[in-house]
Amino acid sequence: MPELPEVETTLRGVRPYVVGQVIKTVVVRQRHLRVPVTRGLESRLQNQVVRSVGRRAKYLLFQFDFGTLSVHLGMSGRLRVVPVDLPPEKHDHFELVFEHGICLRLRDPRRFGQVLWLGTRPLESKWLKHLGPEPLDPDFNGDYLYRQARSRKVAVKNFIMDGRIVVGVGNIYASEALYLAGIHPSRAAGRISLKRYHQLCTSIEQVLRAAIKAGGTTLRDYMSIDGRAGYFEQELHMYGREGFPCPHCGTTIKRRIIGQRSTFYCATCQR
DNA sequence: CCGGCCACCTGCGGGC
DNA sequence: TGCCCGCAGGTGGCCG
Repeated sequence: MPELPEVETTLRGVRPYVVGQVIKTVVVRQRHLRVPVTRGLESRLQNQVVRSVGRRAKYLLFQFDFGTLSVHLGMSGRLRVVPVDLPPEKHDHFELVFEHGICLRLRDPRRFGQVLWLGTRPLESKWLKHLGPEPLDPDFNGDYLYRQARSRKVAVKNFIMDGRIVVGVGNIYASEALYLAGIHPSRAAGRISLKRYHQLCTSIEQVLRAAIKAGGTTLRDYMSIDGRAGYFEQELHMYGREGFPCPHCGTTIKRRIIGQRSTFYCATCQR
């Protein structure tokens, strides 16, 4: 579900409600997410203060005095701020209940999410240590991508979706960025020029910034934190548009499976 | 090291 | 109506 813009939207929505607040209780209704929820969170977090909320890749990081809790939304997770007396519904697996009467509730029908205690050095944990640069950071640039791509035979779409190369480019924005850069998604990563990698970098930044500004993309079940829908879906050029004309040249948009995921592209504009 | 594939899980829409 | 199929935004792990 959520790609980076949705996670960023969630982060910004949640932050003002939880930073500086004291946890009264932790509720785990379903421990069996893709990775089992860390045991003992209930006692570890009771009476603790959320000092800050951040993000690394698509992992939300809640910092406490003695460590960091990470929450990953997987494919179908949503994190919402609700009044403590709002009854939980099906798939409401986890929540932080605060003393000031609100609660941070995780709903995740497919249970691909994660709720993990990462200790005092979260960036060195097995979940975060291998991750590449953030796509909106200055050290992510065309030179870097080009260097990483040397002698790589993977399709460029798989390449930019590999978190060891760069984080935060999910299935929707991979198709969008490659369209904006005019690069065919199945082209081998090692057979793209430096110049085109500069363009791809710019396109990735551009599409992610625009999506964050719009509050993320809404497909089926994503709503931003206060319940309003994201508005980026109407700005998608390729994703989910098989059979429609390319907005640039009119060629019929194609869909094919690359890396086991649906991929949308214009065979005329993308080479 | 690299590329390819699988698994984890529920829900929804379309076709018959 | 109801069943079956294919589809869905992520990512760690395994195999050759």
